[in-house]
Amino acid sequence: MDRLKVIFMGTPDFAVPSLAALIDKTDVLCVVTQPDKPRGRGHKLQSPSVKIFAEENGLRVIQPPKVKAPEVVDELAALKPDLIVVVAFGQILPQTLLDVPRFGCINVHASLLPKYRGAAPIEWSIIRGEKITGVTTMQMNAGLDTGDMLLSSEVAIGDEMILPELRERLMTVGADLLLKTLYLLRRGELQPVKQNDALSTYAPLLKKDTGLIDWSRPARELHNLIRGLYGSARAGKFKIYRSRLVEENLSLAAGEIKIIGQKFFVGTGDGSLEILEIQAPNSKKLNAADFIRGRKVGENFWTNE
RNA sequence: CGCGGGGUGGAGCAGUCGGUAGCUCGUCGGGCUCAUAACCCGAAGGUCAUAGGUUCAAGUCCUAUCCCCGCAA
Repeated sequence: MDRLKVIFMGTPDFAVPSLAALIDKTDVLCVVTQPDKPRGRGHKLQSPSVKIFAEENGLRVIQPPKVKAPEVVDELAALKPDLIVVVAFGQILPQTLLDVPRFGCINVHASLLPKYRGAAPIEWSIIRGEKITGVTTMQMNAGLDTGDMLLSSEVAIGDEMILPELRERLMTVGADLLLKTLYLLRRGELQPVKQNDALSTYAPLLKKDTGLIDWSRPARELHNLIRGLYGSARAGKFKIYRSRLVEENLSLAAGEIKIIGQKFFVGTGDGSLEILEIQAPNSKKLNAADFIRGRKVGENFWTNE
């Protein structure tokens, strides 16, 4: 069999393993990714991970601000792809583009659909305390992650698993599942399954205040929030990266801090948390022992400084 | 030319109006204690990012360079 002719669309790190897999098993005609944007310190333009990887592999890259623009659709159609694969691309594809490839468009989504449709499924699955998540491939339609499901693969979320770990795992699993999906596609053995909309949930884009820590919430809930955001959870001016649930009863009021030896404990609405990694403004992330050293951690800590 | 913080013994920090460096922890040695998230005694360890400059004298002021980091996107 001839190799499939594929157009790949994706942007961040998460999409790279899938692209790598496609390079290995198909003919990648072109890679579509988001435009470079001025990020980071200073002013500097920063290229998406997918662009960097694609160029390293000698692939043609285009970065349309809007793929839905007719001229972009025409340009892609002219390549006569058999399939378009979309992984964390960040733009909505118009129906005119979905109709271009003879096998349509396949998306790799980091959740077990129909749960956690949307932009931030990995984060939300941890924040919500899920024990199991996974990756699903689907035949894209015009809706937001509403296409028919093709294959899925489960991944367990450990109690202490943090966002980067889960993301890493899912991107690898996603790439494998993509290849499996293409294999069955070629053999005509895929059996698309409609999503049960009644069971669907959404994983909306994370907002600024999603990570605000309210110490009156239960320790378990805060722990999940901290794990799921890894760095975007904030208490006062501090970012909290890692925590641990404390079994013993330390009798701390919500937000009250207790330093024992080199350990950093905080009370919550229900139970206590040990802070393992924390970051002060203008400073880098530190483990609790380093953080406490040379710093007065005491009364009104969260609100002062 | 987006805004801002910082580079001081292994780690995290302090160092006021310039006068040759200090704290906490760690490390090593010794001691005390039924015990400890405890304590006591002692020791090692710093060209204060780099290069110039001002000065009787600079970590501390000036200039340039390198590196790191936070915010905002």
